[in-house]
Amino acid sequence: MRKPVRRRAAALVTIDQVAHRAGVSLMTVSRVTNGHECVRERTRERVMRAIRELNYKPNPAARALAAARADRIALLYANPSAGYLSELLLGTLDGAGLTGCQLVVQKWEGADGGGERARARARQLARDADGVLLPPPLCESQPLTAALEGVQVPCVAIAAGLATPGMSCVRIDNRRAAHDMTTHLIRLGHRAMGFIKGDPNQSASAQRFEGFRHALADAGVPFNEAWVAAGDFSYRSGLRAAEHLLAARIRPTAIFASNDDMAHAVISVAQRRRLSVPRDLSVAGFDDTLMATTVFPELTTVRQPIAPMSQEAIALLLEATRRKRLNLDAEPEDRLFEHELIERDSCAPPRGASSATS
Amino acid sequence: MRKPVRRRAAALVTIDQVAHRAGVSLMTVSRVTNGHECVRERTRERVMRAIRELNYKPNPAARALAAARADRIALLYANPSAGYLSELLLGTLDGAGLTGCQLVVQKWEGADGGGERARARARQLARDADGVLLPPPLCESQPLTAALEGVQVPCVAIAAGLATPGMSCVRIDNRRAAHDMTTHLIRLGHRAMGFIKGDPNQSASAQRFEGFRHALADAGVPFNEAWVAAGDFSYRSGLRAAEHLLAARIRPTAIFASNDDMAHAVISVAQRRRLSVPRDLSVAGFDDTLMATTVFPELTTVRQPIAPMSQEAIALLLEATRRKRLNLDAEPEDRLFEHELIERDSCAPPRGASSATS
DNA sequence: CCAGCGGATGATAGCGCTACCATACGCGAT
DNA sequence: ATCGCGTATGGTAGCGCTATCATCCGCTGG
Repeated sequence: MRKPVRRRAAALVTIDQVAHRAGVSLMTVSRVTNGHECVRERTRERVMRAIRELNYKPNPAARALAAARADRIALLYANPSAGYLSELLLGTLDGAGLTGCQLVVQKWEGADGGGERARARARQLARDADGVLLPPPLCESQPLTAALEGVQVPCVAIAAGLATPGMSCVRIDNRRAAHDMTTHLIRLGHRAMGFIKGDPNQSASAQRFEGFRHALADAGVPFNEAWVAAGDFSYRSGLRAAEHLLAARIRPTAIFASNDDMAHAVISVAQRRRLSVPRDLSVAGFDDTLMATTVFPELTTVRQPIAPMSQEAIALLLEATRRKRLNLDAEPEDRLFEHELIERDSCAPPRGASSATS
Repeated sequence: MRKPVRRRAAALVTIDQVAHRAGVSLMTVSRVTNGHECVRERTRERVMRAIRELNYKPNPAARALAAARADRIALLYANPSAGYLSELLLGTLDGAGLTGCQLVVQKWEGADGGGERARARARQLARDADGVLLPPPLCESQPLTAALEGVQVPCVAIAAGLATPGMSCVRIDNRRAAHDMTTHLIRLGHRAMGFIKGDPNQSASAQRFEGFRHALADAGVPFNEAWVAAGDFSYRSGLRAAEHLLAARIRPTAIFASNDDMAHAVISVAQRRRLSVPRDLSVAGFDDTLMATTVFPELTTVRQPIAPMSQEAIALLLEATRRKRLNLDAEPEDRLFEHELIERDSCAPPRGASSATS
């Protein structure tokens, strides 16, 4: 006969400890952590309290083993600015690590391939992952969302401009963020302000432009159509837009670009024209990607808290997949996060103006 | 009494099937897959064959559960070009997914913080991860490698210029790659060729420059010191270098930049000077990051197979951690991968030259 | 010839959790 | 009262693997 052996240092809290503390069986605890329904409200609360008190975290490996299934979520991307993609990757990776789920990253190309191809890909995706994270511009691609809906994969849109109907969404208030940045520029003393729009197919673009216009109106600063240029979030489009803006008869003293890539382009063009940033021209961006601190001067921009947003998106997705497994229907959520104005070196009061700080 | 219940569809190959086929106990199989030493060579081979024949893949969840430890590897980065970082992230994520290990990504800043701070961070890192992946420029940062050595964490350098002594390394032959690209440009008919160097602190820079010079020499094309500009892999440095090169009395007809970021900068400067790429100036990059296809015209560049390289690096790291656990010493490996010349639109024969294709 | 030893292999008990079934407990219908 | 039925909870057998110990075997030295 052999005496039993403890294999673990028992450092971690396990499900039976929680069960014991809550005075229930470990199955009940399992049901609670998995969101099963057949648990009385009072019991559930007792268990939840025990979980909190012991700071219990289910062991993902054990879960995966017992349930023969790991939580796998896919992050789709398309046509990304490298800066934005790495930001997103970093954020979701973090969030995935925290929840112990696995992240599968895939490029999604060919919303053009016709509905059939999209549907085939979506079917494959449904096999590979339990849920899908959709950053822009994918969250607003009709063929994709339709195909995904077709195969019943839960989705969460991340950083969309507006909540997509029928899909959970994690985002900031783009309109207000643009409003804040514009107001900041006005406070610095700017009156002649240029704006570069984003991709017209993304709702965030319109939101940001609206925020800009309203801030102008709110401050009584005249709006000049000639100082608005079209763009599509790409560096290249920013180049064109900046040339257009800086060739105007009366040049704006500040340019607010709808993302960092285009702001970068503005700086390039300005420097080529021997304009000093920020002395002769202030430049503001949006997103606070890695690039914002790579360029010189470093970009004043709006920061989206991508990491917390990703975490929330993942949590939402996990919740949705769970509900789906139990055949409960989930109604979409729309979570708003706070943006942050990051002041760096690319913005200053206009030449000869005394800054009018409030 | 209750009759036993099969819980799994038994779709996957498990360790006992392998054991049965090899005619050994499942423990022996486990020993083989974990690289333990006390297995006779003949037995090991029998087991390996069974593994191959059944295409057995150990279940990472079960492993993690039984061994009370998941394979966690850290990817450190610093001061990255966004393009390069996302490329790396995508590659390692892929590799990690394949081996079922977890990826922890951390920014490493402050090799400047003095040795003590670095050592403290390294200690923390040793707790968080079993091994560390070191992309450039970190793999050549003395304080870091020393600190890591101090806490005995296995490391693998990825995409370094030269093998770091005492550390495994996965890379391409930078010298040969640069040689190939230069030869390609010469074949197109270029004789006046500019070069932008990379960060002098990274061995890849010297390698690439050497490849450039030797290709010139091999083809009997004269080397002109005036057409070489310093850079540090950043877009900004590329801008400066390009201005310098394009302001020369006799302009080069082609510029080979040591990475894509700087090549991008060359294109920007060229366009600002009303030079058409590739008609008036050919531009070549290195790395084939996302950016290469984002700019216009798309970049002719050298592709490092980052994804396979990352996989190999992870495999090497996992092997090293295993050996470390068993107190075996591992000798560093140096794995070379094949690069690939990617021809896109930024290079063409020089004006008025009849291309001399071999 | 046998004790003693070390290397190779096997048997078994977990690892922490969930799937599956069993059980307990109302509560309205008969 | 009895039965049936549905809801809340418990018991237990795995999930696929590794740690630990037991066993077996061939060899050396006394």
